[in-house]
Amino acid sequence: MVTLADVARHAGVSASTVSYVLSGKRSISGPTRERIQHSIDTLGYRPHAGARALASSRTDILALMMPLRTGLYVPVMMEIAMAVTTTARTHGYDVLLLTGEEGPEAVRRVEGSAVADAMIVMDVGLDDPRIPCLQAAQRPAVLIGLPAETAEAADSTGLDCVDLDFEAAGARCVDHLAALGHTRVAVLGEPPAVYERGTGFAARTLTGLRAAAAAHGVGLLHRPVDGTYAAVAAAVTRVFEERPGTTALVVQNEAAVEPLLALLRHQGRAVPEDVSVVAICPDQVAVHASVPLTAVSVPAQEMGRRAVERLVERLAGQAPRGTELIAPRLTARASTGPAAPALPTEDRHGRDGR
Amino acid sequence: MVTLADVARHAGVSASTVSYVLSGKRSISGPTRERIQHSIDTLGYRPHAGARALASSRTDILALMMPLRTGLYVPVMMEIAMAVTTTARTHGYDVLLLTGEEGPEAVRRVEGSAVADAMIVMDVGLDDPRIPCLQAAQRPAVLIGLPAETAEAADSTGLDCVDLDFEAAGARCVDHLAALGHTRVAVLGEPPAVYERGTGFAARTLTGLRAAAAAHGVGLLHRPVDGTYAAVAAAVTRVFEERPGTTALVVQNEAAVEPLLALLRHQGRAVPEDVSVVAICPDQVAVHASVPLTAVSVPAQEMGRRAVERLVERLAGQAPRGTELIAPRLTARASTGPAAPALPTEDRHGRDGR
DNA sequence: TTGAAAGCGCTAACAG
DNA sequence: CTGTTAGCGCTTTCAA
Repeated sequence: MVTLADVARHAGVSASTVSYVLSGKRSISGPTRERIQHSIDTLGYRPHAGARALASSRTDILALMMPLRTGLYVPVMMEIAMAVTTTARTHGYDVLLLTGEEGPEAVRRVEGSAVADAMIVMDVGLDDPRIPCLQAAQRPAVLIGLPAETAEAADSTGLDCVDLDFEAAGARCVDHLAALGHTRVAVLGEPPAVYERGTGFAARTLTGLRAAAAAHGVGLLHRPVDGTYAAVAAAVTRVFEERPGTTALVVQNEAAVEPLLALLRHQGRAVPEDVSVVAICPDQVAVHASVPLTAVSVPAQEMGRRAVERLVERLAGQAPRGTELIAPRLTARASTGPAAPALPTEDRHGRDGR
Repeated sequence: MVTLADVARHAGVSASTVSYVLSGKRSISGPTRERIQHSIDTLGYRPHAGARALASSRTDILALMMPLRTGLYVPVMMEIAMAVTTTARTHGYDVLLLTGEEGPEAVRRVEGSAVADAMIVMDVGLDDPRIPCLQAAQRPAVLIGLPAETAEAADSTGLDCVDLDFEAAGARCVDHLAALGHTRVAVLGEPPAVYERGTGFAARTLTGLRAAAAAHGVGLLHRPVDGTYAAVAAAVTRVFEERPGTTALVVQNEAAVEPLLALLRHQGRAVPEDVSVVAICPDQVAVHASVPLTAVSVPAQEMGRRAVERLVERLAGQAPRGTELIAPRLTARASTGPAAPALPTEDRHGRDGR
């Protein structure tokens, strides 16, 4: 193994000089720096991560706590994880992947054993047992998601948060539909488990949806659904029975998107002529759906990237702690159109829905 | 920060004794060990990862290289990743997540900077640039997947591999269908990009499918498809035009599963009465599909687990290097049945396919 | 602009 | 069964 001492010897300088050309923490004369750089290259030197961590008490590692609980849409998690690792690398950090199963213990381990310089925590619930540990920890942490139902409450926890502004996202959906003349809207939400767990984003979306509905005089129905065909079918059927005049749907449940479109097609309800659909989902899902969906995109990449950037800022100097909400962006595609009266019943079956 | 020296002082012993109760590498008297353990607990001591890595040249970290290339089904990757981290933890290892984008450079970094003790490499292609680095590396590595089209060729690379026996998996599908009397089978495969990249598993599956088809006198058609409704519709339509007598489909493409079922329903082809469907996919996909699918399961968890276990064995002592193929398991569900003659054409549209 | 030297916290001979 | 001690490879004062 090539050590810093080897490089120093090869270049005819002291170890500290080599260390300083690597860190750039003091000025080195041109010739010396070149000679050293040359030695580094020819010897193929790489600093030993452990030794560096011990001497500098920095690991250049970020921990990513990613629980995979029921009802979560895996591809979004993955997209965030990838954005995190990619962004981390551009800042010279590696990413340690921790599953949620270890819970608070993982937080203590990272802290106590100095395994990572900072942590990113995903899927935080209201009464998440990791939160106290995080607050007690010396290392910076940023949550992806809010541990509370409002941004103000989140700020009061003293934690650092990054998330989509789901409240505004919900409002944008209703705004869009109201502008098209829809007055009766149904919401197909996340699976019940997600709401029960107290994961803030679902509740915040609902708040935004309801506020906008009230403002526009729109009637709103909300049904949590599991992402299966059967569950979607049951919910949608019930919605149209209870409110036959429903002309628009908002879906916040990636797994339910395709089942929903298949069902509407099967029922002979054309999208968007008979019913408009707005989704809250990643752009990729919206674009590749069997009907390109008007949607507020969940900016998974941006969330992962921002989380890392904030952590890097905090590690560098005194970045302010607080909650950062990403403004929602609604893109109109083929799934929404002007409100139309409900179809006559006899025309509703056996139609070609494509 | 609490150090080993602090614990030693508190317990009235030397540092090495504390170190040895932690590692268990030499016998300690009952009373002493208890006194030390007590000090550890009351002081809340945790060994410093960096210091330990420096002194022992072991990091207790496994690197996981997980490229996310086009055409890959994300949930499977994620399931493997989770199995890897979970299994790793039970053996005392943490997992460093590396994206494929860094390619061979990441391998060199792990190696040179002693960032991890070993690596797990996913989605390996035939001419993967990481392979030479891996072979040159001093640290053990295991690939999830084969870097070649046959297990023998993979073994000759001197690398350690874990994978599903896709060749046998393909054969099992045809065996099952042949036993039900099907003689004309079509295969909907992975996206073209996957085949072009030389990812071995798709080719190996095809080999197995063809061999079994030849053995049973079954006619086989193979079509790579992208996981979109349009692509699936085009492929299936063509299949039935070219081979009207086709009574069974094999799908090896998770993203195509639901589009396929929706399409068949829409075309009025009942599953399994008119057409049988066998999938090669994770159990979860098969079980939750709108028609529960007869399938050879892709044992994502087992693959991740075995990869870690082999690495741990290799790190411990002299475990043999080689290729480990997991035997496929086919589970019969609701999507396959006896072969039936093709439907009369006039009866094929507007039916309720559910 | 460079060097010398003292650790960082832990492990593992070596000695008793 | 336990203690002493010499590093592991790097960073960072302190001196020049």
